[in-house]
Amino acid sequence: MATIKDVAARAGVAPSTVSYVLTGSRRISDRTRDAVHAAIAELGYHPRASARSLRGARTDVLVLAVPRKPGRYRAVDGRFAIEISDAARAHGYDVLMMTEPDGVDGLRRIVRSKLADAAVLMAVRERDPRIETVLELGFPTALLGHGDEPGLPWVDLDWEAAVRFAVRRTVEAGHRHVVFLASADHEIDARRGYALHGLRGARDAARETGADVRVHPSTGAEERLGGLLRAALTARPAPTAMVVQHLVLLPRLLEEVAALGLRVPEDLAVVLVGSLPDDPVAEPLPRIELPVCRMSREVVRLAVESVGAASGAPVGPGHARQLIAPRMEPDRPVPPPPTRRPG
Amino acid sequence: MATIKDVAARAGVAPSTVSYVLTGSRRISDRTRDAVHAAIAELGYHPRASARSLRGARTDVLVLAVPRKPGRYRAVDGRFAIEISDAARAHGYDVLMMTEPDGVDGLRRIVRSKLADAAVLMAVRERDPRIETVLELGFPTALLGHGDEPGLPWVDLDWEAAVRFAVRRTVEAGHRHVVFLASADHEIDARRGYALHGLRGARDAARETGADVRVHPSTGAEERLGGLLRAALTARPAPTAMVVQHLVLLPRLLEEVAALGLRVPEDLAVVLVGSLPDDPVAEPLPRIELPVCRMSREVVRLAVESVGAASGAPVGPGHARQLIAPRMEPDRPVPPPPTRRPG
DNA sequence: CTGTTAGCGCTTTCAT
DNA sequence: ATGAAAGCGCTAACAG
Repeated sequence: MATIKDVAARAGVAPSTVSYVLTGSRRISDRTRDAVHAAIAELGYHPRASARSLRGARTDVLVLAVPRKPGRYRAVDGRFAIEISDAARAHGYDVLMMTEPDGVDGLRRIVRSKLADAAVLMAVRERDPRIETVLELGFPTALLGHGDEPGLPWVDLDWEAAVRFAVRRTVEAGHRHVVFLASADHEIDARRGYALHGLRGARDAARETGADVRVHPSTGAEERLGGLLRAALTARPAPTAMVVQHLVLLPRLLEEVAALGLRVPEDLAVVLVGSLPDDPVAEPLPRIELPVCRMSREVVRLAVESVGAASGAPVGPGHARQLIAPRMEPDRPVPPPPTRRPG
Repeated sequence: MATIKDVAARAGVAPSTVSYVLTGSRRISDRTRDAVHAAIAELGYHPRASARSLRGARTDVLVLAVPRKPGRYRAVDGRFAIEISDAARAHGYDVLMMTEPDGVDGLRRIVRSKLADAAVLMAVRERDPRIETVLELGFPTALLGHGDEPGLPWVDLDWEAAVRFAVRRTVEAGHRHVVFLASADHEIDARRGYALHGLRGARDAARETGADVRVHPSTGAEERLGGLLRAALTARPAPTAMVVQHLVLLPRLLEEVAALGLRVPEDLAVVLVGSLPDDPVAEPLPRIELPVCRMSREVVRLAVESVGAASGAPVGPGHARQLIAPRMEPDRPVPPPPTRRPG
């Protein structure tokens, strides 16, 4: 395997000159540069990453902290992982996955072995222990999702506004009795930002609209979903709409609704908050999608900018927090409630 | 940041001794080892990955080649990515994602910069250009999926047997007219191994069982799915069962079936091949699941073993090919066809 | 059982 | 506009 010395010898220049041609950190005459490029092409030379990062300060790698409860897989995580990897390449970075169950240990290991220049933390929770870790290590980091932490740049869908918006649109469509199906219990217990913000949005919307908005906790246990839905949907006065943030079991949920004899949307309008783009289950329903691509691009940008900022001025808190405004898919308005009292 | 020299100084030994303690490649007295460990703990020392891999031959990183058509996301890819990352850690490896649209360029770049010790290629196709690339570069590689290539270890669900099995079980349940919905056209055009093997399985099953098995190409275009299904399900004599390998649009597919006035399973038995574990859409149906965890573990094992084998004996072709036998989920037998001729 | 030392391949002063 | 040389942090001969 060719090294920089081989290239130098072949081009009749010094190794340092080859390096300068590669990094562009010094002006080189056209003649020399051409000779070097020719030698590089002839030898099929490619600089070795480990030598670069041993010498320099950078690895051009981002570490992606994927949340991982063993045996539990969330579709959204895989999707973000791949989109983030894509986005990172656009900045010249590769992405290393960190899926250790204890994210703190995993991050420590990778940071301290200098395998990456910055981290992206997925599915951030309030009082997330990974945040303490990167702050303590002084490691450049951007967050996907946000809790209440200071000092780190983040990007998130404005879940509070999203749920508020979904509820408001539902009320505007004429619904007076609305069920809000919150994120799964275990997500709330884990203090995931999006789950907590969604809850707040529902409560705010109830106050703002004056409508009857019943906030229902949800469950990750498939077998309990049926009972939960029956209780929610058969309560009196009967709800005519359901705003759903708990999307993991959506297909099952729709089955249960059908089993209760309710047609969607004639008897019950179902509005989704935070569905994944191109999800065929979500597609026919009115919804606010999770802007996966945009969030991935933004969080990578923030992480990459933190790399530079780490050795210089701290990141300004202003533009480093991206709360993305929710947007209803325009082709799916919330259908009106059934007209029970004709005339 | 502490280096091996700092540790050595603090422990009152030579740097090499610290190295030997760390790598275990030389016997060290208990006293010395304890002193070194104490110094390591006090300084919070962690070896730098770039220095290690510059010096040694290994990076302890696997590169994962994720197939990526820009704008198209397959849920199975994200799932495998995360499971593979998990499995790799069990062998002491980290996983670097490679999502470049041109997998060949991306692999070249990563291999030649020595960022990884071995590759895992996802969603292998027949005559996959990435295979030629890793062979030409002499890079240790394991494949997820298989085409017709020689010389590289792989693991795959036996899709041919899986479809054959699903069809046979369907026929055994009493069905005489069965529709097989193949993978999407574009997957077949891309010569993905699983799509082609599935097709062969369907044809074999038709021959073996003597039943009327109608192989239907499928489509990735959501808007054409309805027409396709109508044609397939309203043909005479009417099919009473459908074996589905095209799962991306499964929810949509079930909606279309319902729209045709067919109840599942009373009017039409639906059997899935290759569904993802814990998919709530698939769960109520008889199915053969894709063993994601097992495949991930196996492909990582093969990749890791190739690292050693690269500098030594070639990988024996025997145990290096893992064709996983299909298994029906035991709790979901194929329901019988409707009894149209009572008596 | 431990220390000394060369060098992996690169970048970047310092020197011309 | 280019070279020479030091050294990033580590491992593995070689030498006691």
